[in-house]
Amino acid sequence: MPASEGLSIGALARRTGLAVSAIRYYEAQGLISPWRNPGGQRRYQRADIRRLSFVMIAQQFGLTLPEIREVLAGLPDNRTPTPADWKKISQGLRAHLDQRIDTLLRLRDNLDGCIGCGCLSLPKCALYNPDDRAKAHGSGPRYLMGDAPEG
Amino acid sequence: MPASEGLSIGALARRTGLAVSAIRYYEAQGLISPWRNPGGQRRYQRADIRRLSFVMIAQQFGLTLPEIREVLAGLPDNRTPTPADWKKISQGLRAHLDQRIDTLLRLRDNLDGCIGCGCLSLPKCALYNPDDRAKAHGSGPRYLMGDAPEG
DNA sequence: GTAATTCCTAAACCTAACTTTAGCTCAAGA
DNA sequence: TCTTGAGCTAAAGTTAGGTTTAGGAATTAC
Repeated sequence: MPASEGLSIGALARRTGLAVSAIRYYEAQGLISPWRNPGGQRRYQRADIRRLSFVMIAQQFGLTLPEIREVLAGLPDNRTPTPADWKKISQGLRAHLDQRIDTLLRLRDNLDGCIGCGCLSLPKCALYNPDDRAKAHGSGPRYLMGDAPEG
Repeated sequence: MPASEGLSIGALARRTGLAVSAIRYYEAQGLISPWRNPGGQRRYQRADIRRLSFVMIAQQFGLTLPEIREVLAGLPDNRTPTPADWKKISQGLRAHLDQRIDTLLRLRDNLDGCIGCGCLSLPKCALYNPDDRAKAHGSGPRYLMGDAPEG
């Protein structure tokens, strides 16, 4: 057993499948907060395995790290989260997922319209919808189509 | 009217809503190929408006630029694409969209299972599925969970 | 007790998809 | 004609989400 109780970062990495560097990065982003042993090394609780697992799932669902941090803020910080706590924030994830699915379904309908007429007429297409944040990355403002009537 | 026929890059930018810099970038990525006027400036065809619109839509659907280039390769290069040509490649897009939607629906089912038991037990969750490439970016191997049984 | 691991920090590097900047040329209007 | 607005290229900067590297310090294994 280790000098001070708790998991080392390497052990946590093995348990979650994450790289050690990724775990440190998540800490820098405020997603996880280990304590330090007398020698200055990070020590984690067993509950942190679940916490990081949650992070990975949320990422699959397309949430950004800041968004995930928000969701995790719904957990109690004065005690180890219970299954009920996890259930609660997982339901928030579910809502997020539903929204993404709805968006894609709407895009699909719109695309069908475009395919139907063969004209690829943009104003009918989904791009007008400013709520569609399916666009993951890329920096700067890419304001979505003013018009492209093909004159 | 311009010295040599065709749209200037600025005009194309106005018609599509894209930034001039983005259009040049797409050219560097092989998504569009203007010709040059005697002064060395880019000139575009009207059909290029539609081409760029297609690029924007495909991006909304989550395709990367290399993937979009592949799809666009399905257009004829010896003549201006007809509505039928666009329809054909749009249907490829539709298949791609369907796949993304299926993936998310599957994720949702899995999440429901996790919420149901409240345990957030990872092996039951979606992350085991190596086909889920919903994960857009980030470099290097982030091998998805070996195990996290919370022992 | 010492060698081999593991961990630490800070800073640099990576990819995708662009934007910004610098310095210069082309084109269009009065 | 001359000025101003577009355009050109090449290179550097940006964001997200990490990884890699460098140079030490703490732990663990023998």
